[in-house]
Amino acid sequence: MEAVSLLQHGVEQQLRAEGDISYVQFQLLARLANSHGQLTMTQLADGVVYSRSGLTYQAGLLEKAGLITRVPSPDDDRATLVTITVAGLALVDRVLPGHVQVVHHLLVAPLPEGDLHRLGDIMTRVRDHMRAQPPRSAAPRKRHPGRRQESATEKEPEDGQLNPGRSFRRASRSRRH
Amino acid sequence: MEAVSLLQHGVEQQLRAEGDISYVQFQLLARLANSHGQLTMTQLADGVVYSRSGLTYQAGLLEKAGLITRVPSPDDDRATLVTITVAGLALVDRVLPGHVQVVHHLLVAPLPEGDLHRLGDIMTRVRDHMRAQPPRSAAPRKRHPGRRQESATEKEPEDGQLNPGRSFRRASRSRRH
DNA sequence: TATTGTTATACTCTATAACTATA
DNA sequence: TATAGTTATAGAGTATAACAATA
Repeated sequence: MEAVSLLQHGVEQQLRAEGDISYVQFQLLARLANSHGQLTMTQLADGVVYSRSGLTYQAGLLEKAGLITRVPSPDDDRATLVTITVAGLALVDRVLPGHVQVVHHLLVAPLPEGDLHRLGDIMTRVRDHMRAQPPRSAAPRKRHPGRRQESATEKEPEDGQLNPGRSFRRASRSRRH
Repeated sequence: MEAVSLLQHGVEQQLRAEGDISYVQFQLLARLANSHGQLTMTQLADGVVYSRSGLTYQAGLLEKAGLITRVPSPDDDRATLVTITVAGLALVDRVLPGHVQVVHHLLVAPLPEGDLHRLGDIMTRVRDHMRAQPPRSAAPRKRHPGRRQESATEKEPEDGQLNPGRSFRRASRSRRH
C-alpha cells in the first residue's frame, strides 16, 4: 500500500504539473481516448468512480474545459454519450509521455527482469476476483451505490466523535420530500 | 491500480462501518499501536501523509476523539510526542479483525500458493526504491513540502480551466488578518 | 419498477502560506 | 538558518438524497 501510495502521488504530481488534471480526470480521458466512439456515463464510470454524482461532477468539469462532449444517446433516451474532443485527445497526448516516464521510473525500472510481468499477472487475477465478488463485507450493496449501512453490529467509538462537524452520519434524516 | 482501488475502497468501507474512522486515521492509530512508546508528529506522518498540516488536522481529530494524546517532548522542545490512549488501542482492537478479514477476502484468499509472498517481495523492493529516490519528475522538492511549482515548461490547457472555482491555484491571497 | 443521469447540499480532506518557537 | 508544529483559509472532491425522464 505504501508503494502504491507513493506511485499514485508521483503520478498525480506529473499530471497536475504537465496537464493540470487530476488522476481521476486522466483516467476518464484515457478511457475515452482508447475507446473508439462514445461511452455512456455508466460505462465511463466503471471502475474509476464509486458514485454517479461523482462522475457527473467530473464530466461537468471536463466538458466545461472543452475536453469532452456530452450528447443524448439516440438508442436510449435516458443515456448520455460521452465523446472526447480534439482538445481532449491533445491533452492526453501532451501528458502521456511524462506519465509513462514517471511510471517507468518509479515502478518498471527498479524491477528486475520478469518481475513486472509477474506483478501484472498477479494483480490482474486479484482484480478479476474482486470484480466478480459481490462487494461483500461491510458493503453488501450492488456496485456504485453508497457506502453506508450500519452493519447490524455497529458500535460507535465509545469515546468521542471523529467527525469534524460532530454530526452523525446516521442522522441523515432522509425525510421523504 | 484498479485492484488497489477496489481493495482500498473495501478497506475504507469496513473501517468506516466498524470503527467510524478513515483509512488514514487507521494507519496513524495502527502505527502508534505498533510503536511502543511515543512518536513525534514527523515520525508519525512519515509515509502516511504528504503535508504537515494534514497530519495536524488528523491528529486534532484523533485527539478530540480521545484516541491519542499530544504532549510536548522533553528532549526537543519543538517536538510533540504522540501517544495512543487506551481508547485508541481499544478501537484498533475492535476494528482489526474485520480489517484483516477484508484484506484476506479481497487479496489473500484469491491468490494461489506463493503468489502472496511474491507480491510482497516485489512491492517491498518497489517501495524501498521509491523511498530512496529523490521524489524527482515534476516533484523536485524534498519530501513533505507542497506539490505546486509551475515546472518552467508549464502550459495551461489551451482550451479552458478545469478548476471548479475557475480560480487559479496561485492566487492564494493569504491576507493575514 | 428499474435504470440513467443530474442537482443540491453537506462534509471530509488536503495543501499553501504565514506564523511561532526552538535547535 | 533549519526544523517542528500549528493555524487560517481556500478549494477539490465525494457521497447522499431527491428528482426527472425513459425503458
